[in-house]
Amino acid sequence: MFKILVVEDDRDLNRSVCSFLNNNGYEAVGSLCAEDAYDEMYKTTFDLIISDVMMPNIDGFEFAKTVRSLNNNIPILFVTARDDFASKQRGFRVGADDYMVKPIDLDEMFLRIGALLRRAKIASSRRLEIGSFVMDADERTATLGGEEIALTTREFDLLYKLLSYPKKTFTRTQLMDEFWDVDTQSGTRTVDVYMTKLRAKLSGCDCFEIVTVHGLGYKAVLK
Amino acid sequence: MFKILVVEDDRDLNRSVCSFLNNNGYEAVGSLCAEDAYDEMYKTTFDLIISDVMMPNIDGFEFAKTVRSLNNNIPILFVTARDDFASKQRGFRVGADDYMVKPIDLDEMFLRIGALLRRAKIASSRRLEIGSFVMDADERTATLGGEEIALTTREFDLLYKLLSYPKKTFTRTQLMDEFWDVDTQSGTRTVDVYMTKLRAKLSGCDCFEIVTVHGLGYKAVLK
DNA sequence: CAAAACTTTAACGTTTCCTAAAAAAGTCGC
DNA sequence: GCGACTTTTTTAGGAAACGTTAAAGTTTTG
Repeated sequence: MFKILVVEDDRDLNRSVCSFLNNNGYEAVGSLCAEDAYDEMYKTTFDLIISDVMMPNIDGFEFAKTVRSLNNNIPILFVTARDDFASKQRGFRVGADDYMVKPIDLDEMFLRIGALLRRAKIASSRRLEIGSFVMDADERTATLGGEEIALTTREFDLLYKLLSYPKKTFTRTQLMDEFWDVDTQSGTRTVDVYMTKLRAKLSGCDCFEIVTVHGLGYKAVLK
Repeated sequence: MFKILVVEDDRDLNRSVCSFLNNNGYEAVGSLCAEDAYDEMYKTTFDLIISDVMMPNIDGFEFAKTVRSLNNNIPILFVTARDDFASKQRGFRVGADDYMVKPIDLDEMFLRIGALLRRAKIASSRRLEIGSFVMDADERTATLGGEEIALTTREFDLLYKLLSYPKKTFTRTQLMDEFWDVDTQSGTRTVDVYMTKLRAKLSGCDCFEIVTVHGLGYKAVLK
């Protein structure tokens, strides 16, 4: 689930954007001003920020500038009522990734969010298709040529992660940090057992392969 | 200098976009159809693609799809006369990063190109390219002309370090301090063994060379 | 509450990798 | 050109990492 921070001082617009996003597979949190947004960001790590430009006290430009100084990577989508060049120019200069003019077309915003997340190397699709192998994160199902392959939660999470970033190597610790309780006592070798199980269950799949990176961890390689 | 490929069948628009970009710090090449674009891409590596959607024979969607299957990273900016949702949706689905509706505001296009390049650069910052030799720190892979060269973790780390600072000499101690445990018992001669192995594995690569600095250590020299 | 499903540990065999050592080749100063 | 020193290459034993299995522990389900 991808977390989106919506910074917009217009209560109604804020609410409608958030509920739209929440109804479309994202987890949106609204802030009415930059100060609140900072607080939210302190509590949670967001995957994307949608920010109004004109806001009381700290405007969108200042807000984005501060965010950028802390996180160079998070995508920022500006929303503004003004359609003047100078404003856009300033927006992009402080590190915006996209810029939409009010009135907002929510469907288009949805598409742009998808593109931004993809570009930020955060897979935004809830569905994964590799040849005849399909994984659906909402249904939590995996099928190979139409036949369902039963995967446990752990197995599913691990495989989905690996396949979301093909060829990228993950250490056992990285994987456990993401899918196990923070205070788990389990040893990292547990991951190995899952890799064995996954390889066994996917022995009939020749679209990809789970490859061991000796001394580091595992990765999925498509072929 | 960033290279931009402009795919647009309207001769006048193509020319005006290209000359605008060329006057603004980019190196733009125009193609009048997808077929020509493929040829251009075969000759040159581009940093960004601007593509019209409606074109004779192969349309922008098909073109983008093919490009994406070959290069998952290059930013694609779609330009279209149609401002309907279905069209935008299709554009983003085939992997577009941004979408502009004609008539094009060249100044805004300039800003959007800047944002796309900035983001693409962030996303690919853990990559090293020396001629036909490519190292990817995320994938932990090294390829020479597309062929993968299997490197162990140590080998990879050492080579990546050397190539990150070409011509800079590293002493054995410097290298061991960085990649070996602080309390390792291994002798510094061990590094020599790795240099031998690396030279053997990279014997087919004439883009660079691992040079011994007698009495000091090693360095990578590009050629 | 018992059975089933899932998770984890532990053990052992296998593979891969690392590095000391030693010999061969190269470099440097005289 | 010679001796002293450094570097290259090869080898082989040992260490570390990995794969697999079975069984114990845990949670979920009926």
